[in-house]
Amino acid sequence: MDKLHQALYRHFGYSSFKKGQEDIIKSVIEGRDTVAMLPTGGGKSLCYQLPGLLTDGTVLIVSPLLSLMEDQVQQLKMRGEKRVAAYNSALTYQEKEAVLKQLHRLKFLYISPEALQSEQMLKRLQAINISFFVVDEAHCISQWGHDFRPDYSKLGEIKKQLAGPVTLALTATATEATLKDISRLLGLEEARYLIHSVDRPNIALHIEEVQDTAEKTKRLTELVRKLQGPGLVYCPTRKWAEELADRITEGTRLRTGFYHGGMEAGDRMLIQQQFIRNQLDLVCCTNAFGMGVDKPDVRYVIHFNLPQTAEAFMQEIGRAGRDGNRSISILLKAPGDKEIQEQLIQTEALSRHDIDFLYEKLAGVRDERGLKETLQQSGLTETQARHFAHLYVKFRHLGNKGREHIYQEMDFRKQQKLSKMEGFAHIAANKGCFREGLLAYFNERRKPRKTPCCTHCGLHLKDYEAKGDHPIMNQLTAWEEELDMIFAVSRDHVC
DNA sequence: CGCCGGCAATATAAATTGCCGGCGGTGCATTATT
Repeated sequence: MDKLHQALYRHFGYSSFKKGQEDIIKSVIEGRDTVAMLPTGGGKSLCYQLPGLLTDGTVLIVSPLLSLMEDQVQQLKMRGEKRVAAYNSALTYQEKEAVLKQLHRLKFLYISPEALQSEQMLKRLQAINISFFVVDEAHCISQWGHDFRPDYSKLGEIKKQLAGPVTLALTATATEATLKDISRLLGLEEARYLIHSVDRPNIALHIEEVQDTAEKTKRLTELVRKLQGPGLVYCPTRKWAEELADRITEGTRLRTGFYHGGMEAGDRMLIQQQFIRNQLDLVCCTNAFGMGVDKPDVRYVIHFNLPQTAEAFMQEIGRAGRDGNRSISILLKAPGDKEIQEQLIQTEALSRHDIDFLYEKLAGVRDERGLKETLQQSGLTETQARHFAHLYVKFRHLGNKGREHIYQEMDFRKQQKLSKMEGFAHIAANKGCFREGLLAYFNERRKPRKTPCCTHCGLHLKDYEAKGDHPIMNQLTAWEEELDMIFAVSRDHVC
């Protein structure tokens, strides 16, 4: 047994690596910047945790969600690793101070891209030894960094200011263009790429076309009644998520919840926990649901509408069948599906006219606060204001030329989003193999045909139907899981 | 674009119709005021 395997066994109790893990770990230990793609549930956190334990210094991990950081900190603590903390707005002033004081003693520090912008934090980080700079869910850099969460696009600058530690970008879903974007924004010119297929062969891909929304709703109820759960239904809006959950509750005996970003944090947590513990058969949700939901036995994912991109689609169906067992993705299509998505994209982008108007209002405004206030008073959405502010700060020193840059950048982002959306619509409309189309989008050639593959290659929905009274089965499972959890906890305490 | 809530008009009193305007997804972080 080599050193790495010994360490794996000693620290984590595993005797072998999952596919792809070892190459990633070796790469970062050798000091190479690495961009890695591992399938959902492929054990990404181990890829920086093990090297972290074998190297002096602190691992800095950028994470997109507070709840994700919380989970990771808990898990490490359960394993007996005390030198771990998260730094974000969920902390009180005192807690933040405590983390800053202890920084040099930490093995793992989880942080949001926003919190990483803090001067104070940056200064403290510059004073300690950082072993690895890790960006978890790195597709967020490309997906959110340009407009929604611009601090994601500043990570490259932060990395530079930290004297360029060895960097690891981890994701499960990215096209070649997205990987390039990640490298560019993080400044990883010499990076090694360790890419795993996005394909999930145990998830069958089904598409159904119906006439209109009414028929869709009816069909959805039929499907969830028959299918073996638990399952997820991705909905286009918050309202639809709630509405469909109501309809399903009325029309079936299934225990149904809904989940979206407009809910209280406590309610969101509750639904997620109930789903994980099999106290719910299905959840109707928006794209807010999923990141960090580590449930192995999701049997189906239904899309009530076209998702905005093929990447989003892969991410969302990827929440099914993590246990490797037979699962299904069902896409419900109807004419006019694109309109909601298209409009979301259209209304978010600012026109030349809007930008000129903002420039007029901003004449004479000097400081950061004035900028924010002015934008707030201009009737922009929060996202629009942030996107514009980001570009304005970046280009304002160029005067009128800077304004041209902003026109172009706004338009470019809009066009890119529209074309990604069209791209997926096109793949879904194709009469050939759906999987082949999807994989081609990710620059992959489809592997030898496995049945069942997709609607166009032949598949039987009957194979995915529930047998018997599964709600009772689920309660039993919940019981067993709870027992398992109790044992897992006590085991960890002993070790 | 398509949907929904709010409001006025209708036509005669409780409820429908129709028009207008706004909104729609993703999450960090809120350091200033009742």
